[in-house]
Amino acid sequence: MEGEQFGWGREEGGWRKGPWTAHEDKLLVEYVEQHGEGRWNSVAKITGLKRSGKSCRLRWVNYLRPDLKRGKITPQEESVILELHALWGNRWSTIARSLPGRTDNEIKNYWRTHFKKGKPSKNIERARARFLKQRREMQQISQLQSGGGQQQQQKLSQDEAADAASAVDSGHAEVAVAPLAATLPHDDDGLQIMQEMAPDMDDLLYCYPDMSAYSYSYEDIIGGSGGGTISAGGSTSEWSSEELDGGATWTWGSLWNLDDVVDNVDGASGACCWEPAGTPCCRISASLSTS
DNA sequence: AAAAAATTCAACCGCTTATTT
DNA sequence: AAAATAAGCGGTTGAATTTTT
Repeated sequence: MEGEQFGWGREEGGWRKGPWTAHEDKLLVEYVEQHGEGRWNSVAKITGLKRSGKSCRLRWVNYLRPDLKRGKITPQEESVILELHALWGNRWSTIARSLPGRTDNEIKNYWRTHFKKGKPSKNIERARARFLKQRREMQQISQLQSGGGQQQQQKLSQDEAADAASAVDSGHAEVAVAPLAATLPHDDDGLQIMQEMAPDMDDLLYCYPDMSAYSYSYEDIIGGSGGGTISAGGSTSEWSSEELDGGATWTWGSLWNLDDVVDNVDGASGACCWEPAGTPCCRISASLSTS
C-alpha cells in the first residue's frame, strides 16, 4: 500500500481526500501523458486511483501541469495582479490568463494574504514601521546637528513635505518624492519606500528598483474610485482604481508604471483624484533617478 | 525553550456554465 | 430538447509551517 499518510488524508464515500501522495501524482501524470488532459472521471477507472475526477483535475491544473511557474510571485507579477484586480475585481481566472504559469488559485491566495482590504500585508506594515522609525531618527539627528551640512536631498524633501502639510488642509497636497537611493528602506519583497506622499494622509508611495511604482492608501483617505496620470520623460501613464465592493474602507490608491521611463528622469509628475465628495485630492510630483 | 498566535496555500465545497449523450 | 455528465469558477477551510511572545 502506498503511504497511508497521517493527517486528514482519509477515505470518504470510496474517494480518497486530502493531500496527494507522490505515488498518486505519478499515476495521474502517467494518465495525462497517455490520454491527455480532460476526461478526469476516467482516471479512477483506468488507473485505479481513488480520486474523484474533480480532485484529479484540480491537482493537475494547480500543481502537476508542467508549464506551471514555481516560486515566489515577482514584483512585476504583483503589479499585474494589482492592476488587473483593480480592473476586474475577483475574476481570478481572468487575471490568471495574463500571468503565464500562475493559477487562479495561486493569485487568489496571494491577493487575499497580501492585499485583502483592512489587512495590509505584514511586510508592508513592517517596512512602514521601519521607515517611520528611520525618519524619526533622521529628524533627531538633523536637529542635533542643526546648521550642519545635512544632505540636501533630505532637506529639500522635508521642506516640500511641509508645503504639502499646509496644502492638505485645502484638499490638495503636493509632495516631492526623493530620488531613489540605496539607503532607502525596503521590505522583504524588494519594495523600496520612497517617501510619504502627504504627511497628513496615511499613505505611502512605494517604488520598485525597476522604477515601477504604486501607492497604497489607507482608510481615511478614500472610499471610492479614483484615477489620474503620471508622466515623466515625455511619456504619460494613466491609472484608475475602481471602488472595491461597496464602502471599502481600505484600498490601494493606484499604480502606475514607469517601465518605459529610463535613465535619470527628473520631474516626473502626476495627479490623482478621488471621487467621493470631501475626500482630498493629492498631486504627486516625483523626481526619480535610476542611478 | 516552549507555547501560542499568525500565516500560508493545497484542497475542499457548492454553484454555474459548457459539453455530451 | 432535455437530461446527464464534465469542466470551470470563486469562496472557504484547516493542517503544516513560520513567527511572535
